[in-house]
Order: sequence, then C-alpha cells, then structure tokens
Amino acid sequence: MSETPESKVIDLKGLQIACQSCGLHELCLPMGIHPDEMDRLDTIIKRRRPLHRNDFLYHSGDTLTSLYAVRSGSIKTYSLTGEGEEQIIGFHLPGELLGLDAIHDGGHHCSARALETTSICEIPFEDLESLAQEIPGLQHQLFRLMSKELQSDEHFMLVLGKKTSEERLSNFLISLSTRFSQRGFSGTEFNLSMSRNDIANYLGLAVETVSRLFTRFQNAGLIQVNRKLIAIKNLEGLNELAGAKCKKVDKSIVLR
Amino acid sequence: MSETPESKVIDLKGLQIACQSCGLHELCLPMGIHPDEMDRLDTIIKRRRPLHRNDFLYHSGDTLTSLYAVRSGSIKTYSLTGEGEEQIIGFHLPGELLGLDAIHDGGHHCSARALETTSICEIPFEDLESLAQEIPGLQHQLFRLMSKELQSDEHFMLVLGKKTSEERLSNFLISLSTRFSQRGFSGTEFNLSMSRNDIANYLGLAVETVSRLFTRFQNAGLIQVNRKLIAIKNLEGLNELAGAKCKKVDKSIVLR
DNA sequence: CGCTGCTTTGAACAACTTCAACTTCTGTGG
DNA sequence: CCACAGAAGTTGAAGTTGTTCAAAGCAGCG
Repeated sequence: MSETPESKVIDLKGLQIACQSCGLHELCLPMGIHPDEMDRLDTIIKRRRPLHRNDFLYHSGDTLTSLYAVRSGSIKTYSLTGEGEEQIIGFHLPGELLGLDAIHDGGHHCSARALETTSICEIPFEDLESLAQEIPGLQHQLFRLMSKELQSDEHFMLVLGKKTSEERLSNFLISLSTRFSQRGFSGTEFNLSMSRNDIANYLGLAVETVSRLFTRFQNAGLIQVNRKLIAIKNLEGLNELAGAKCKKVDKSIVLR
Repeated sequence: MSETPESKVIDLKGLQIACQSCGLHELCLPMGIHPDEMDRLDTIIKRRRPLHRNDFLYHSGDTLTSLYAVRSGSIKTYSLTGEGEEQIIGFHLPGELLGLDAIHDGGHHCSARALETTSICEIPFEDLESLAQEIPGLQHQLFRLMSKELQSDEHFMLVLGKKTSEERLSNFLISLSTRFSQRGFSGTEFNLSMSRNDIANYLGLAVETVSRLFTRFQNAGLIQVNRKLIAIKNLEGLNELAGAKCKKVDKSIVLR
C-alpha cells in the first residue's frame, strides 16, 4: 500500500514488482486487461515476504480473505481425509492462482504449504471482486481462470479414474514439463520440488510404485533421474504412455 | 424472448416459468439477487423444449454459446480418453449448472447427454456476462457457483485417489441422497437415472464391482435395491463406510 | 416368443499395495 | 569437518483388492 510510482517498478527489497513488468502476467490475472486498468489492479495487490519450505500460506478452516498468486517457487494444496491422511489436491507453479475453491463459502477447505522458498502476491478478494465489477476484462479473466481450473480438475479425474500407474506418472511429468516451458523455464530439465511421497499421494499411488516407475522409465530411456532432477529424454514416448492403454505389446517391450 | 408479464409465470406449454416462481432458484443462478434484477435475468434465459433420453445437450468440440441449468430430469457429462472410452465427469440434477468448464477457451471439452426426459434453461453466456457486469450479486453468485464446483471436484479427487470401492459407492449414494433432499425430493428413496455401467465408469470401477457392492450393501441392511430404485435404510452406516478406512474390523463384520 | 441389452454371479488373474530390509541423502551437533 | 540420527528413496517378496473373462439370469420390446 501507499504505492509511489517508483514502488510499482521495483521496491527496496526487490520484491515489489508491478504486474506490468512481471514475466508472468500472461498467465496470471492481468492477462487481457488494459495497461491503465492494470495500475488499478496493482494498487490492491500486496507482495509478501517470501515463504520458506513447509511454511503455510493458509490452513484448512481459515476464512478466505485473499487469493494468492505464485510468483516463484511452488506450493502444494491438500485436504485431510476422515482419518487424517493428507490428500494432495494440486501443485502450484509460478503464475498460478490459489484459493479459488474457497469463494463458495468463504473458507478454505485445503491447506496450502510451500514446497521450497516461494514468493507470493496476495490479492484481497473483496477488492478484487469490486474491481472485477468495474473492469469487464478482469471479470472475464477471473471466469476464465476458474473455468480453466475446472477443466484441469476434470482431466485429472479422468486420470485417476481410468489410468494405470504408468499413465498417471507420465501424465504428471508431461504436465510439469508443459507448465515449466510455458513459464519460460526448461521443459526438458527441471527440479521436482515435491517428494516422491507427495507425487505418490497426488497420483493415488504408493510411494514404492512411484519409485519403481521412475527407475523403469529411466531404464526405458524415457527420462533421466537424479534425485530431484529430471531430464526428459523422450517426450514422444512419454506422450504415448500417457495416452495409450491400447497397445499393451508396445508398452511391455519398452518398459521391461 | 419477447416476454410478456404473463409469460414470466407460466406459458402455454407449461415450461415458461420465471426464475422467481421456480422452486430451484435457491440453488441456481438467481440466488441472492434482488427481485427486480431477477426480472432482467429472466429476460435472457430461454426455456427449451425438453430433451429425451440419450439426446445431446452439447457435444465435445462445440463452441460455448450458453450455460445450461437443469430444471428437471438429469444429465451426464463425459469426456473421451485417448482410446475413445467414455469417462463420466458428473451427473447433473435439477438446479445444477452445466458448461462452466467451457468458459476458459470458449469450447466444450465434454459432451452432455440426457439420462431421462429432461428440461433445461438455456442462458446465453455473453448476455449473462454483461448482466453480471452490472449486477454485483450476480457476479458474486457466478463466482460462488464455479467455486463450489471446484470444491466438489476436489472432494471427488480425494475419493478417486484414496478411497476403496466400498467408500466410493457409499459416497456416491450419500451425495445423491443429499442433493435430492436439497431439491425437495426424498433423500431416502430415489431412482437412479443412470445405468450401473455409468456409475461404475464415474467411480473408476468395473461394472461387476458395483453390482457386487449393491448386493453386499443390501445384505448388510444399508440399502434396499430394486433395479433402479434405491431405498436408503441406514444412512449412519453408509456415512461410516464413506468416511472410514480405519476400522477394518467393523467393515468386515458388517459386510460379509 | 424370442430377441437384445443390462445386470448379476463365479472363478482366475493382474496390478498395485503392504511389509520389510537396505541404501542414500541431509542436516545437526560435537 | 566428521559422525551420526533421522528422513527419504529404492528394491524384493508376499498379499489384497479389484479386474477380466465367461456364463447365466432378467426385464423390456418388437
């Protein structure tokens, strides 16, 4: 707050970067709204001090006050089953919005936790809503973002409902690869900020299964694994695996 | 269109019922907006001739022109896997909105098909969007509805990722029961408009598994099954089954 | 009446999980 | 800087849950 013109470019801590100069604005809220409207959006957005690994962004049960956009780093969101087990709902990369699912009843049903050092833009929801009331492009972009999340949730439901462990993991790797390259990072070599446990949890598999799959994928020449570092060697092959339950023959040739 | 005051109550075919007098308006779009604003909403909503069993409301690939609200009957939405298998995304009961996932890129990625004779309100999306720009309560309600869908998708991801077949089916039955009673129907006795195949598909199980579960649930006194007709005899018990993976002992006692 | 499509039931099989042991990594304190 | 404890990851073998395959039962319909 109390923004001066300079503070809209870079503040003293190097964090106060305006939406206009943020490399992520094509993925994030400002997309498709006019530069002068972007200024107005800028004035409601707060930049916070970065989160460290395992810090909470919000807890399940908190009332919704703000939406959050990841600027750098990554966040996992998860809810708890009746027995207190975590179920990871999603991993959030730079440019992605969190908290949309809390609008319905004004409270978070998931917890959000940093997987690594992560910086965040905080967007007070009431302010955002009134701004969206005045800026048609912003309302539209909010609808689009929520719709996109619905779409990807639906895709994921398909993965969980119909896909084998191999298909799930290849889907996951492809999704990361795509998202990283959209954000200007390498899509063929990246670090997994989440543990094997988190991956397994997210994909509805056992850790051991994921571990075995990584070695199998590596032996098949699809990827190169070095602890958290993943290099994708054969995206074609991964894509085939991700989609195709058909040619069982091919799969067994490739993977054993 | 060309609505006269009378046509807002009941038209000649008995279909042209205004939102104000629709028993579903508490679940549907109009919720929380003022009566005079409701009139404006009314003028953009079109009532269509009912769909019959297996009729399509829209196909995957169609461009988004309208959102749809179910007035009576039921609709299933599904997408296709790479190999052309159906994956059912959801079942839609009266008062529920369809098509929100198409806003993102203006095209449907699912097909929507009537499970029985079904009447529908059609809401041209562009009109709705401009109206939401003028009526804050409507914008808010749209955000809320989309958020609610995100929330329930997340819950379903948890079901698919962590739950056994028993837990999945009991969750499903409870969800139907709850939704029916919210809509003023009986929550303890209802007809399944979808086939066993559809249920199995939706829950990520084989038909045979679902069939076996129905008989097991019946033998355990939880429900009474008569073809499509379901009577819930022990909601407590179902609830326990739906949540609890803990007490394996109890389960085996109840269900074998 | 005899289809056809949906549902149910049984038995064999496969995929993934669980359990258990071992290895590798990480970070903390001496 | 090393040693050590705990966490995270890998690997093998046994066990389960749910699938697949096959066949029979049932309702609806021309």
